[in-house]
Amino acid sequence: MKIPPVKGTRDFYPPEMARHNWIIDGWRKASLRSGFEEYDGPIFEHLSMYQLKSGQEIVEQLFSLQDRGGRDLAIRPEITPTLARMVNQRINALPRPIKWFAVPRLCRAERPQKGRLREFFQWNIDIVGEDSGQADAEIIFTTLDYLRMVGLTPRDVQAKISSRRLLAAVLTSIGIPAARLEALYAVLDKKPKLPPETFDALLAEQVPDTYQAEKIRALMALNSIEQIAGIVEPNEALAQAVDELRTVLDILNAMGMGDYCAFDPSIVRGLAYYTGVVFEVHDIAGELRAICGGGRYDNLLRDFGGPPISATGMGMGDCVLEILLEQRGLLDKQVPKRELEYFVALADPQAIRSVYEIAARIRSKGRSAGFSYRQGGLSKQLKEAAGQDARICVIVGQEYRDKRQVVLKNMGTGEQELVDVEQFLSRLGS
RNA sequence: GUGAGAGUAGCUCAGUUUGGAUAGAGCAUUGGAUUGUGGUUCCAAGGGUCGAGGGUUCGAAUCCCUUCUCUCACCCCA
Repeated sequence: MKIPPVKGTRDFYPPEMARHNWIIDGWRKASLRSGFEEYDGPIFEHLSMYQLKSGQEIVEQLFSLQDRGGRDLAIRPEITPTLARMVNQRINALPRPIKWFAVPRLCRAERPQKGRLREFFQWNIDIVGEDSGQADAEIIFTTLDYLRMVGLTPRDVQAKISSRRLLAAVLTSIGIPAARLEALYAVLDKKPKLPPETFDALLAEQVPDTYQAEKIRALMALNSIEQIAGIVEPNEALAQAVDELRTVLDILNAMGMGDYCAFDPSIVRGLAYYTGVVFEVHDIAGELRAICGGGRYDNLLRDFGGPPISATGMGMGDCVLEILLEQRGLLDKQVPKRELEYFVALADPQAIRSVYEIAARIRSKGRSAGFSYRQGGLSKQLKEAAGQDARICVIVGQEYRDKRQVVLKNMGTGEQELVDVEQFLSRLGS
């Protein structure tokens, strides 16, 4: 009986594993060079941890299980609650700011489609305990630093940045009641995906007042925060929100990321826990779903039973990223090829023991070495070596028995040299 | 949960319109040409429940019904 793979999962055969590892290595490098430390938690948690701050729909998209003690558990669909739990547990002992990153494997029982699977990896970076826009700018910088490092340019991707505080301040000042903001956010969030008439119709449902609706349309059309003054009267809350966002954009400019960044008021982000700066990175063509998203969530630690400490972060899944990198031809030329440094070939059937010995001694020097498990001519062995992408073949033949010499054949150039085996091995270093 | 499309070799596909004999090709794999020199080339081999079940028929990959799976889009997107 054949057992199929589970829906929405991937098998990583060696070529896919090489790509995957290259992506994750890049995430780690970008994190570490911006001063983030790696952490991780368990792959399952108490179900109640995800019920705490999430809606019913989201709980239905969890893979949940009961352990033998009857405890309700769930495979993690995100790592931010785990981060909140871990930070809260040691909040008084951790030096701040807390800059942590993780590359968790996550599961969500959603319907799979392009760029979205049921099991995936997600790069997370978070800064806890820093209120200023410097932290938001660091998160966005680190994200863009990675994307730039793998070869994506401002012609490929753009960080669209906005602020929930700013949105709230504008909407409140034109007379939208605070209780209606949440529902309105959902409409604004959809704007880029909808034709203008459809958006207008949805907006009219939420905001029947044509004056207010007109103001909102004007707000959504802005592409610079300076233009906000032209839409609404200044006030304290608005000035603060504008100032915070301007700080973030200024820092990103100073760090050389200005070309990647744009103010975009249609960025709202789905879930309720965002409180301040929010951002998403999209492919310029807009063909794919968001590459990553993040923002400030100042209430989350408190909501998980900790003190009121601010936080800001970002999550980037591997699925959309890999599709984009493949599209741009950035994978094949950058993912390291499989490579075997030495292949020990046998040209003297009586010397098979020397092949084992030499291969083992090369390995003991920290270099990779292989040899053929089959009996066959030298021609066969070289073919096998080529198949394994060996760089150099060490040919053990008659000269070895006579004078302890082997032939080193460079498989790239075809050049050969006859060398003393002890000299060759000592050249390899410790 | 809703809608559309697709299932034939490990992969990419032809064959289905108009039913016909042992279901094909390229790539990949394995062996040989080649017992001290690889990549190229040439020859050969292995590999199939034509997604599954039922029906029509002398005869079904092909027509009909049911079902499963996958993909894409919608909903949602932490």
